[in-house]
Amino acid sequence: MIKRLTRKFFVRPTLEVAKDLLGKFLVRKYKNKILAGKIVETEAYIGPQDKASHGYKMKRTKRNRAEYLIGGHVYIYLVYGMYWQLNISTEKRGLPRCVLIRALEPVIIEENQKSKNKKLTSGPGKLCRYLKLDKSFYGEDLTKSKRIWIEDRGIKIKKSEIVARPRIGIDYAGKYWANKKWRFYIKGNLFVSKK
DNA sequence: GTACAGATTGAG
DNA sequence: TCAATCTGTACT
Repeated sequence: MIKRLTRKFFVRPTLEVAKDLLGKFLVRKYKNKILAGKIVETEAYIGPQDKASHGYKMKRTKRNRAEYLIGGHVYIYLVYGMYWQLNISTEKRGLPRCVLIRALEPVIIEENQKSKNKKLTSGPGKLCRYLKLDKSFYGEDLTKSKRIWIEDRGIKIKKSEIVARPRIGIDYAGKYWANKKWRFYIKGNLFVSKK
């Protein structure tokens, strides 16, 4: 059973969406080919109270406006001048909340190639490069787009398989927010980003 | 206008 | 351990 995730899936509490995205498939159509990967690691950013969120205190800039869209839209931006970060907006319009996709497990894959493919998608910057994502996807609607969407292929991740840990690279937000366990990944999965 | 640092990565 | 290199923000 394969079905595309609808608006309803994304318009729910951000922490639930972040956990439920584990085991779903991110699908990208590129030059008539399908690139897909199972989502194995996510992080939740919950503005306006979350100090690590770009929408802290409802801050709005040209770059982060997509974070305020209703759940199911792409919020993609450049960090460190070279890497794209793929986020998906959540909840209702006007709230700066989103889920960062941190790692995928590529679908293609012969078993003996696993170690080689690992470095393709085991990090937020790498998976965007792998899926050929860039600014042209800014604000794309995942429930309607013909070139990127998310599918439920019937895989169910048990609660006992989900690990919750502090988010990565946000020490600037202070101990309180940096220690929140809003990073989720599938226990034991090889493609989860390192650290 | 200038200075600075960030939701990262890979090389040394 | 550090450089690569773009963008928003906080200054001058």
